[in-house]
Amino acid sequence: MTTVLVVDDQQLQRYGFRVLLDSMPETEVVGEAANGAEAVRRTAELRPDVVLMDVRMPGMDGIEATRRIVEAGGRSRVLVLTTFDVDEYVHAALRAGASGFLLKDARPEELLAGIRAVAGGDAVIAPALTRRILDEYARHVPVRRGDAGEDPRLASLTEREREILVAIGKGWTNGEIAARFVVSESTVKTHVGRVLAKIGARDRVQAVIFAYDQGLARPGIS
Amino acid sequence: MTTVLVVDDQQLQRYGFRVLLDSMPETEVVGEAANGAEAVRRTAELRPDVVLMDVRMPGMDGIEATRRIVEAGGRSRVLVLTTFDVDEYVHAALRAGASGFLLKDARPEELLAGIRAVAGGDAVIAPALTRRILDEYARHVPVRRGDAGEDPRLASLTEREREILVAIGKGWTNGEIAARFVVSESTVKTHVGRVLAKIGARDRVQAVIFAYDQGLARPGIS
DNA sequence: CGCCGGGTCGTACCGCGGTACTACGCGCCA
DNA sequence: TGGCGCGTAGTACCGCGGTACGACCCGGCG
Repeated sequence: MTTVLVVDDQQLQRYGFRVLLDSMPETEVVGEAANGAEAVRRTAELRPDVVLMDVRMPGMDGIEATRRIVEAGGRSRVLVLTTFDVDEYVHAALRAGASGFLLKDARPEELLAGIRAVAGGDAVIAPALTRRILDEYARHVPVRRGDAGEDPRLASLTEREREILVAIGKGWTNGEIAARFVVSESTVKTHVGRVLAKIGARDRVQAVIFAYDQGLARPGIS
Repeated sequence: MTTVLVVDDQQLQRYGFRVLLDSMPETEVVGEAANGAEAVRRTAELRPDVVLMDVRMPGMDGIEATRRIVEAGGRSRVLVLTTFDVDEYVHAALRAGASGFLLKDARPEELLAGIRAVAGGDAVIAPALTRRILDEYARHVPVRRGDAGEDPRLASLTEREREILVAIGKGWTNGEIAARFVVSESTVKTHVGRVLAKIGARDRVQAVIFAYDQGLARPGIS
Protein backbone atom coordinates (compact mmCIF):
# COMPACT_ATOMS: atom_id res chain seq x y z
CA MET A 1 0.00 0.00 0.00
CA THR A 2 1.36 3.36 -1.04
CA THR A 3 0.51 6.26 1.23
CA VAL A 4 -0.11 9.63 -0.40
CA LEU A 5 -0.34 13.22 0.83
CA VAL A 6 -2.39 15.43 -1.48
CA VAL A 7 -1.34 19.07 -1.66
CA ASP A 8 -3.48 21.56 -3.52
CA ASP A 9 -5.06 24.87 -2.63
CA GLN A 10 -8.32 23.91 -4.28
CA GLN A 11 -10.50 21.84 -2.05
CA LEU A 12 -12.35 20.30 -4.99
CA GLN A 13 -9.13 19.28 -6.65
CA ARG A 14 -7.99 17.51 -3.48
CA TYR A 15 -11.31 15.77 -3.25
CA GLY A 16 -10.93 14.50 -6.79
CA PHE A 17 -7.55 13.04 -6.10
CA ARG A 18 -8.72 11.47 -2.88
CA VAL A 19 -11.65 9.76 -4.55
CA LEU A 20 -9.47 8.50 -7.36
CA LEU A 21 -6.61 7.25 -5.21
CA ASP A 22 -8.75 5.72 -2.46
CA SER A 23 -10.67 3.80 -5.11
CA MET A 24 -7.47 2.06 -6.13
CA PRO A 25 -6.35 -0.95 -4.14
CA GLU A 26 -2.69 0.01 -3.97
CA THR A 27 -2.91 3.65 -2.93
CA GLU A 28 -4.31 5.43 0.09
CA VAL A 29 -4.60 9.13 0.78
CA VAL A 30 -3.41 9.67 4.34
CA GLY A 31 -3.66 13.42 4.43
CA GLU A 32 -4.21 16.71 2.63
CA ALA A 33 -2.63 20.13 2.68
CA ALA A 34 -3.77 23.41 1.16
CA ASN A 35 -0.46 25.24 0.90
CA GLY A 36 3.29 24.77 0.97
CA ALA A 37 3.88 25.36 4.63
CA GLU A 38 1.17 22.93 5.60
CA ALA A 39 2.58 20.41 3.14
CA VAL A 40 5.99 20.53 4.78
CA ARG A 41 4.45 20.10 8.23
CA ARG A 42 2.14 17.26 7.28
CA THR A 43 4.89 15.45 5.41
CA ALA A 44 7.02 15.47 8.53
CA GLU A 45 4.10 14.19 10.58
CA LEU A 46 2.64 11.57 8.28
CA ARG A 47 5.75 10.48 6.40
CA PRO A 48 3.80 9.51 3.28
CA ASP A 49 5.45 7.51 0.53
CA VAL A 50 4.49 10.10 -2.03
CA VAL A 51 3.56 13.78 -1.86
CA LEU A 52 1.29 14.85 -4.71
CA MET A 53 2.24 18.50 -4.99
CA ASP A 54 0.52 21.27 -6.86
CA VAL A 55 2.78 24.08 -8.02
CA ARG A 56 0.60 27.14 -7.85
CA MET A 57 -0.53 27.86 -4.34
CA PRO A 58 -0.92 30.98 -2.24
CA GLY A 59 1.80 31.50 0.36
CA MET A 60 4.61 29.06 -0.03
CA ASP A 61 4.39 27.52 -3.49
CA GLY A 62 4.92 23.90 -4.42
CA ILE A 63 8.49 24.39 -5.55
CA GLU A 64 9.69 25.83 -2.28
CA ALA A 65 7.74 23.21 -0.35
CA THR A 66 9.37 20.52 -2.46
CA ARG A 67 12.79 21.90 -1.72
CA ARG A 68 12.16 21.86 2.01
CA ILE A 69 10.71 18.39 2.01
CA VAL A 70 13.63 17.03 0.03
CA GLU A 71 16.14 18.81 2.24
CA ALA A 72 14.48 17.43 5.34
CA GLY A 73 15.79 14.09 4.15
CA GLY A 74 12.78 11.94 4.92
CA ARG A 75 11.85 9.09 2.67
CA SER A 76 8.87 10.89 1.14
CA ARG A 77 9.16 11.48 -2.58
CA VAL A 78 7.57 14.47 -4.23
CA LEU A 79 5.55 14.18 -7.43
CA VAL A 80 4.77 17.64 -8.77
CA LEU A 81 1.55 18.26 -10.65
CA THR A 82 0.56 21.29 -12.62
CA THR A 83 -2.01 22.39 -15.13
CA PHE A 84 0.43 24.43 -17.12
CA ASP A 85 3.49 23.01 -18.77
CA VAL A 86 5.57 26.07 -18.12
CA ASP A 87 9.25 25.39 -18.59
CA GLU A 88 10.24 27.35 -15.56
CA TYR A 89 8.11 25.21 -13.30
CA VAL A 90 9.56 21.99 -14.59
CA HIS A 91 13.04 23.31 -14.33
CA ALA A 92 12.62 24.68 -10.85
CA ALA A 93 10.79 21.61 -9.59
CA LEU A 94 13.44 19.22 -10.79
CA ARG A 95 16.19 21.33 -9.34
CA ALA A 96 14.29 21.44 -6.09
CA GLY A 97 14.57 17.67 -5.95
CA ALA A 98 11.18 16.53 -7.19
CA SER A 99 11.03 12.90 -8.25
CA GLY A 100 8.51 13.56 -10.94
CA PHE A 101 6.54 16.09 -12.88
CA LEU A 102 3.15 15.35 -14.41
CA LEU A 103 0.40 17.41 -15.96
CA LYS A 104 -3.03 17.43 -14.38
CA ASP A 105 -4.60 16.35 -17.64
CA ALA A 106 -2.82 13.01 -17.30
CA ARG A 107 -5.04 9.97 -17.54
CA PRO A 108 -5.71 8.22 -14.23
CA GLU A 109 -3.61 5.21 -15.13
CA GLU A 110 -0.72 7.51 -15.98
CA LEU A 111 -1.03 9.17 -12.61
CA LEU A 112 -1.16 5.80 -10.92
CA ALA A 113 1.86 4.58 -12.83
CA GLY A 114 3.67 7.74 -11.86
CA ILE A 115 2.87 7.33 -8.19
CA ARG A 116 3.97 3.73 -8.32
CA ALA A 117 7.24 4.61 -9.99
CA VAL A 118 7.99 7.46 -7.61
CA ALA A 119 7.17 5.35 -4.58
CA GLY A 120 9.61 2.77 -5.89
CA GLY A 121 12.41 5.30 -6.02
CA ASP A 122 12.21 5.93 -9.74
CA ALA A 123 11.21 9.15 -11.44
CA VAL A 124 8.67 10.18 -14.03
CA ILE A 125 8.18 13.07 -16.40
CA ALA A 126 5.11 13.76 -18.47
CA PRO A 127 5.84 12.74 -22.06
CA ALA A 128 4.86 16.18 -23.28
CA LEU A 129 7.65 17.65 -21.16
CA THR A 130 10.21 14.92 -21.67
CA ARG A 131 10.87 16.15 -25.19
CA ARG A 132 12.06 19.51 -23.95
CA ILE A 133 13.99 18.05 -21.07
CA LEU A 134 15.84 15.79 -23.46
CA ASP A 135 16.60 18.63 -25.83
CA GLU A 136 18.18 20.60 -23.04
CA TYR A 137 19.86 17.50 -21.77
CA ALA A 138 21.47 16.78 -25.13
CA ARG A 139 22.52 20.39 -25.41
CA HIS A 140 24.14 20.75 -22.03
CA VAL A 141 25.28 17.42 -20.77
CA PRO A 142 28.78 16.78 -22.04
CA VAL A 143 29.62 13.73 -24.06
CA ARG A 144 30.73 10.83 -22.01
CA ARG A 145 34.31 10.00 -22.72
CA GLY A 146 35.13 6.47 -23.60
CA ASP A 147 32.54 5.27 -26.05
CA ALA A 148 33.92 1.91 -25.03
CA GLY A 149 32.45 1.67 -21.57
CA GLU A 150 33.45 3.22 -18.29
CA ASP A 151 36.82 4.42 -17.20
CA PRO A 152 39.16 1.44 -16.74
CA ARG A 153 40.37 2.95 -13.49
CA LEU A 154 36.83 2.77 -12.18
CA ALA A 155 36.38 -0.75 -13.46
CA SER A 156 39.52 -1.89 -11.62
CA LEU A 157 37.94 -1.08 -8.26
CA THR A 158 36.44 -3.89 -6.24
CA GLU A 159 32.89 -3.55 -4.99
CA ARG A 160 34.07 -2.53 -1.55
CA GLU A 161 36.52 -0.01 -2.91
CA ARG A 162 33.78 1.54 -4.98
CA GLU A 163 31.67 1.93 -1.85
CA ILE A 164 34.61 3.60 -0.17
CA LEU A 165 35.02 5.98 -3.07
CA VAL A 166 31.37 6.93 -2.88
CA ALA A 167 31.75 7.54 0.84
CA ILE A 168 34.77 9.75 0.20
CA GLY A 169 32.64 11.61 -2.31
CA LYS A 170 30.15 12.39 0.42
CA GLY A 171 32.84 14.21 2.32
CA TRP A 172 33.12 11.73 5.15
CA THR A 173 36.32 11.35 7.16
CA ASN A 174 37.96 7.97 7.53
CA GLY A 175 36.53 7.75 11.03
CA GLU A 176 33.01 8.43 9.83
CA ILE A 177 33.32 5.89 7.06
CA ALA A 178 34.59 3.33 9.56
CA ALA A 179 31.61 4.00 11.83
CA ARG A 180 29.05 3.74 9.02
CA PHE A 181 30.57 0.63 7.53
CA VAL A 182 31.19 -0.86 10.96
CA VAL A 183 34.85 -1.63 10.38
CA SER A 184 38.01 -0.25 11.93
CA GLU A 185 39.59 2.94 10.75
CA SER A 186 42.67 0.95 9.78
CA THR A 187 40.60 -1.00 7.31
CA VAL A 188 39.20 2.16 5.85
CA LYS A 189 42.68 3.56 5.46
CA THR A 190 43.76 0.42 3.67
CA HIS A 191 40.86 0.68 1.27
CA VAL A 192 41.33 4.40 0.73
CA GLY A 193 44.99 3.87 -0.04
CA ARG A 194 44.16 1.25 -2.62
CA VAL A 195 41.45 3.40 -4.18
CA LEU A 196 43.83 6.34 -4.51
CA ALA A 197 46.47 4.13 -6.09
CA LYS A 198 44.04 2.58 -8.55
CA ILE A 199 42.41 5.77 -9.75
CA GLY A 200 45.66 7.69 -9.75
CA ALA A 201 44.66 10.25 -7.18
CA ARG A 202 47.11 11.92 -4.85
CA ASP A 203 44.72 12.41 -1.99
CA ARG A 204 41.04 12.14 -1.17
CA VAL A 205 40.35 15.57 -2.59
CA GLN A 206 41.31 14.40 -6.05
CA ALA A 207 39.34 11.24 -5.38
CA VAL A 208 36.23 13.34 -4.78
CA ILE A 209 36.78 15.13 -8.07
CA PHE A 210 37.22 11.80 -9.81
CA ALA A 211 34.04 10.51 -8.24
CA TYR A 212 32.06 13.51 -9.49
CA ASP A 213 33.71 13.18 -12.87
CA GLN A 214 32.56 9.61 -13.15
CA GLY A 215 29.12 10.34 -11.85
CA LEU A 216 29.67 8.26 -8.72
CA ALA A 217 28.99 11.24 -6.52
CA ARG A 218 26.17 13.69 -7.00
CA PRO A 219 25.31 17.06 -5.53
CA GLY A 220 22.56 17.16 -3.02
CA ILE A 221 23.09 13.74 -1.56
CA SER A 222 24.27 13.78 2.00
CA MET B 1 -3.16 3.86 -36.92
CA THR B 2 0.49 4.02 -35.91
CA THR B 3 2.92 2.22 -38.17
CA VAL B 4 5.90 0.54 -36.51
CA LEU B 5 9.19 -0.90 -37.71
CA VAL B 6 10.60 -3.53 -35.36
CA VAL B 7 14.38 -3.76 -35.18
CA ASP B 8 16.02 -6.60 -33.26
CA ASP B 9 18.60 -9.21 -34.14
CA GLN B 10 16.59 -11.93 -32.41
CA GLN B 11 13.88 -13.30 -34.59
CA LEU B 12 11.83 -14.46 -31.64
CA GLN B 13 11.97 -11.06 -30.05
CA ARG B 14 10.69 -9.44 -33.26
CA TYR B 15 7.91 -11.99 -33.42
CA GLY B 16 6.86 -11.15 -29.88
CA PHE B 17 6.61 -7.46 -30.64
CA ARG B 18 4.75 -8.11 -33.85
CA VAL B 19 2.15 -10.24 -32.12
CA LEU B 20 1.71 -7.72 -29.35
CA LEU B 21 1.47 -4.66 -31.57
CA ASP B 22 -0.68 -6.22 -34.27
CA SER B 23 -3.12 -7.31 -31.60
CA MET B 24 -3.69 -3.72 -30.66
CA PRO B 25 -6.13 -1.67 -32.67
CA GLU B 26 -4.01 1.41 -32.88
CA THR B 27 -0.65 -0.03 -33.94
CA GLU B 28 0.51 -2.00 -36.91
CA VAL B 29 3.92 -3.53 -37.60
CA VAL B 30 4.81 -2.66 -41.18
CA GLY B 31 8.27 -4.19 -41.27
CA GLU B 32 11.19 -5.76 -39.44
CA ALA B 33 14.95 -5.42 -39.48
CA ALA B 34 17.67 -7.57 -37.92
CA ASN B 35 20.50 -5.07 -37.73
CA GLY B 36 21.31 -1.39 -37.85
CA ALA B 37 22.05 -1.11 -41.54
CA GLU B 38 18.86 -2.85 -42.46
CA ALA B 39 16.94 -0.65 -40.04
CA VAL B 40 18.21 2.51 -41.74
CA ARG B 41 17.28 1.11 -45.18
CA ARG B 42 13.84 -0.06 -44.23
CA THR B 43 13.05 3.16 -42.38
CA ALA B 44 13.78 5.10 -45.55
CA GLU B 45 11.57 2.73 -47.57
CA LEU B 46 8.63 2.30 -45.24
CA ARG B 47 8.63 5.62 -43.42
CA PRO B 48 7.09 4.15 -40.27
CA ASP B 49 5.76 6.44 -37.55
CA VAL B 50 7.89 4.73 -34.95
CA VAL B 51 11.05 2.62 -35.09
CA LEU B 52 11.29 0.19 -32.19
CA MET B 53 15.04 -0.15 -31.92
CA ASP B 54 17.10 -2.68 -30.01
CA VAL B 55 20.50 -1.45 -28.87
CA ARG B 56 22.65 -4.54 -28.99
CA MET B 57 22.94 -5.93 -32.45
CA PRO B 58 25.72 -7.39 -34.55
CA GLY B 59 27.15 -5.09 -37.18
CA MET B 60 25.77 -1.59 -36.85
CA ASP B 61 24.22 -1.21 -33.41
CA GLY B 62 21.02 0.55 -32.50
CA ILE B 63 22.70 3.75 -31.45
CA GLU B 64 24.45 4.34 -34.73
CA ALA B 65 21.33 3.35 -36.64
CA THR B 66 19.33 5.83 -34.59
CA ARG B 67 21.79 8.56 -35.39
CA ARG B 68 21.53 7.92 -39.12
CA ILE B 69 17.77 7.72 -39.09
CA VAL B 70 17.47 10.96 -37.19
CA GLU B 71 20.00 12.68 -39.41
CA ALA B 72 18.14 11.49 -42.49
CA GLY B 73 15.42 13.86 -41.37
CA GLY B 74 12.39 11.71 -42.07
CA ARG B 75 9.38 11.89 -39.81
CA SER B 76 10.08 8.51 -38.22
CA ARG B 77 10.72 8.66 -34.49
CA VAL B 78 13.02 6.20 -32.79
CA LEU B 79 12.10 4.46 -29.55
CA VAL B 80 15.09 2.60 -28.18
CA LEU B 81 14.64 -0.61 -26.23
CA THR B 82 17.17 -2.52 -24.25
CA THR B 83 17.38 -5.26 -21.69
CA PHE B 84 20.12 -3.60 -19.72
CA ASP B 85 19.82 -0.22 -18.12
CA VAL B 86 23.39 0.69 -18.84
CA ASP B 87 23.97 4.39 -18.44
CA GLU B 88 26.13 4.59 -21.50
CA TYR B 89 23.36 3.29 -23.71
CA VAL B 90 20.84 5.78 -22.45
CA HIS B 91 23.27 8.59 -22.80
CA ALA B 92 24.37 7.63 -26.28
CA ALA B 93 20.84 6.94 -27.49
CA LEU B 94 19.51 10.27 -26.34
CA ARG B 95 22.41 12.11 -27.85
CA ALA B 96 21.83 10.21 -31.06
CA GLY B 97 18.39 11.73 -31.19
CA ALA B 98 16.18 8.96 -29.91
CA SER B 99 12.71 10.05 -28.85
CA GLY B 100 12.49 7.50 -26.12
CA PHE B 101 14.26 4.85 -24.13
CA LEU B 102 12.45 1.95 -22.52
CA LEU B 103 13.51 -1.29 -20.90
CA LYS B 104 12.36 -4.55 -22.42
CA ASP B 105 10.82 -5.62 -19.14
CA ALA B 106 8.28 -2.83 -19.50
CA ARG B 107 4.67 -3.91 -19.25
CA PRO B 108 2.78 -4.01 -22.54
CA GLU B 109 0.65 -1.01 -21.69
CA GLU B 110 3.80 0.96 -20.88
CA LEU B 111 5.22 0.07 -24.23
CA LEU B 112 1.99 1.03 -25.92
CA ALA B 113 1.86 4.32 -24.07
CA GLY B 114 5.44 4.94 -25.10
CA ILE B 115 4.76 4.28 -28.76
CA ARG B 116 1.72 6.50 -28.62
CA ALA B 117 3.68 9.32 -27.02
CA VAL B 118 6.58 9.04 -29.42
CA ALA B 119 4.28 8.90 -32.44
CA GLY B 120 2.65 12.07 -31.14
CA GLY B 121 5.93 13.89 -31.07
CA ASP B 122 6.50 13.54 -27.34
CA ALA B 123 9.24 11.58 -25.63
CA VAL B 124 9.41 8.88 -22.99
CA ILE B 125 12.01 7.49 -20.64
CA ALA B 126 11.67 4.43 -18.48
CA PRO B 127 11.05 5.52 -14.88
CA ALA B 128 13.99 3.46 -13.73
CA LEU B 129 16.26 5.58 -15.90
CA THR B 130 14.55 8.92 -15.45
CA ARG B 131 16.01 9.20 -11.99
CA ARG B 132 19.54 9.23 -13.32
CA ILE B 133 18.70 11.44 -16.25
CA LEU B 134 17.27 14.00 -13.87
CA ASP B 135 20.28 13.86 -11.64
CA GLU B 136 22.57 14.61 -14.54
CA TYR B 137 20.16 17.18 -15.81
CA ALA B 138 20.15 19.02 -12.52
CA ARG B 139 23.91 18.79 -12.39
CA HIS B 140 24.69 20.09 -15.83
CA VAL B 141 21.91 22.32 -17.01
CA PRO B 142 22.67 25.82 -15.84
CA VAL B 143 20.45 27.46 -13.31
CA ARG B 144 17.97 29.85 -14.80
CA ARG B 145 17.38 33.23 -13.40
CA GLY B 146 14.33 33.36 -11.27
CA ASP B 147 15.60 30.19 -9.73
CA ALA B 148 15.91 31.64 -6.25
CA GLY B 149 19.37 33.05 -6.92
CA GLU B 150 22.67 31.69 -5.75
CA ASP B 151 23.49 30.34 -2.34
CA PRO B 152 23.99 33.15 0.21
CA ARG B 153 27.05 31.32 1.47
CA LEU B 154 28.56 31.65 -1.97
CA ALA B 155 27.60 35.30 -2.19
CA SER B 156 29.38 36.03 1.09
CA LEU B 157 32.74 35.09 -0.40
CA THR B 158 35.07 37.82 -1.61
CA GLU B 159 36.46 37.65 -5.12
CA ARG B 160 39.75 36.28 -3.88
CA GLU B 161 38.07 33.67 -1.71
CA ARG B 162 36.01 32.53 -4.64
CA GLU B 163 39.18 32.04 -6.66
CA ILE B 164 40.59 30.03 -3.81
CA LEU B 165 37.49 27.87 -3.69
CA VAL B 166 37.74 27.17 -7.40
CA ALA B 167 41.39 26.22 -6.93
CA ILE B 168 40.45 23.86 -4.12
CA GLY B 169 37.88 22.39 -6.47
CA LYS B 170 40.62 21.59 -8.93
CA GLY B 171 42.29 19.42 -6.32
CA TRP B 172 45.29 21.63 -5.76
CA THR B 173 47.21 21.58 -2.49
CA ASN B 174 47.77 24.78 -0.55
CA GLY B 175 51.32 24.82 -1.84
CA GLU B 176 50.22 24.53 -5.44
CA ILE B 177 47.66 27.26 -5.01
CA ALA B 178 50.30 29.50 -3.45
CA ALA B 179 52.64 28.88 -6.38
CA ARG B 180 49.98 29.59 -9.03
CA PHE B 181 48.68 32.68 -7.30
CA VAL B 182 52.19 33.83 -6.41
CA VAL B 183 51.51 34.35 -2.74
CA SER B 184 52.80 32.60 0.34
CA GLU B 185 51.32 29.38 1.61
CA SER B 186 50.39 31.18 4.81
CA THR B 187 48.18 33.49 2.84
CA VAL B 188 46.53 30.59 1.10
CA LYS B 189 45.88 28.95 4.43
CA THR B 190 44.28 32.11 5.72
CA HIS B 191 42.01 32.30 2.71
CA VAL B 192 41.14 28.63 2.85
CA GLY B 193 40.26 28.92 6.50
CA ARG B 194 37.95 31.82 5.80
CA VAL B 195 36.33 30.02 2.89
CA LEU B 196 35.65 26.95 4.99
CA ALA B 197 34.14 29.07 7.75
CA LYS B 198 31.92 31.00 5.37
CA ILE B 199 30.53 28.05 3.45
CA GLY B 200 30.24 25.89 6.54
CA ALA B 201 32.64 23.21 5.42
CA ARG B 202 34.72 21.13 7.81
CA ASP B 203 37.63 20.59 5.47
CA ARG B 204 38.62 21.11 1.86
CA VAL B 205 36.95 17.88 0.86
CA GLN B 206 33.57 19.26 1.77
CA ALA B 207 34.57 22.50 0.10
CA VAL B 208 35.12 20.59 -3.15
CA ILE B 209 31.68 19.06 -2.84
CA PHE B 210 30.19 22.47 -2.21
CA ALA B 211 31.99 23.85 -5.23
CA TYR B 212 30.56 21.14 -7.46
CA ASP B 213 27.19 21.64 -5.90
CA GLN B 214 27.20 25.31 -6.77
CA GLY B 215 28.53 24.74 -10.23
CA LEU B 216 31.81 26.50 -9.44
CA ALA B 217 33.70 23.38 -10.37
CA ARG B 218 32.67 20.91 -12.98
CA PRO B 219 33.99 17.72 -14.48
CA GLY B 220 36.20 18.06 -17.47
CA ILE B 221 37.66 21.43 -16.52
CA SER B 222 41.36 21.21 -15.87
C1' DC C 1 46.04 -29.78 -0.93
C1' DG C 2 48.13 -25.03 -1.78
C1' DC C 3 47.61 -20.66 -3.89
C1' DC C 4 45.49 -16.23 -4.43
C1' DG C 5 42.34 -12.33 -4.29
C1' DG C 6 39.58 -9.72 -1.31
C1' DG C 7 38.47 -7.93 3.11
C1' DT C 8 39.89 -7.13 7.67
C1' DC C 9 43.11 -5.16 11.38
C1' DG C 10 47.26 -3.39 13.56
C1' DT C 11 51.66 -0.36 14.28
C1' DA C 12 54.58 3.24 13.11
C1' DC C 13 55.86 7.39 10.80
C1' DC C 14 55.57 11.88 8.62
C1' DG C 15 53.63 15.67 6.30
C1' DC C 16 49.86 18.40 4.91
C1' DG C 17 45.80 20.64 6.39
C1' DG C 18 43.29 23.40 9.56
C1' DT C 19 43.13 26.59 13.62
C1' DA C 20 44.40 30.33 16.59
C1' DC C 21 46.43 34.52 16.96
C1' DT C 22 48.97 38.42 15.57
C1' DA C 23 50.40 41.82 12.27
C1' DC C 24 50.92 45.19 8.35
C1' DG C 25 49.72 47.84 4.09
C1' DC C 26 46.20 49.54 1.23
C1' DG C 27 41.94 51.80 -0.32
C1' DC C 28 37.60 53.52 1.02
C1' DC C 29 34.56 56.33 3.61
C1' DA C 30 32.28 58.65 7.39
C1' DT D 1 41.59 61.41 11.20
C1' DG D 2 40.13 56.96 12.47
C1' DG D 3 37.81 52.84 11.39
C1' DC D 4 37.07 48.93 8.44
C1' DG D 5 37.27 45.41 4.90
C1' DC D 6 40.48 42.97 2.27
C1' DG D 7 44.63 40.80 1.01
C1' DT D 8 48.88 39.61 2.61
C1' DA D 9 52.17 37.13 5.92
C1' DG D 10 54.08 34.81 9.89
C1' DT D 11 54.42 31.35 14.02
C1' DA D 12 52.91 27.63 16.62
C1' DC D 13 50.29 23.57 17.42
C1' DC D 14 47.76 19.35 16.69
C1' DG D 15 45.29 15.94 14.31
C1' DC D 16 43.86 13.64 10.30
C1' DG D 17 45.33 11.61 6.14
C1' DG D 18 48.35 8.78 3.54
C1' DT D 19 52.09 5.28 3.34
C1' DA D 20 54.67 1.27 4.42
C1' DC D 21 54.93 -2.50 6.32
C1' DG D 22 53.00 -7.20 8.35
C1' DA D 23 49.30 -10.20 9.57
C1' DC D 24 44.94 -13.04 9.64
C1' DC D 25 40.63 -15.15 7.71
C1' DC D 26 37.86 -16.74 4.11
C1' DG D 27 36.16 -18.55 -0.39
C1' DG D 28 37.22 -20.07 -4.94
C1' DC D 29 40.02 -22.67 -7.97
C1' DG D 30 43.61 -25.42 -10.21
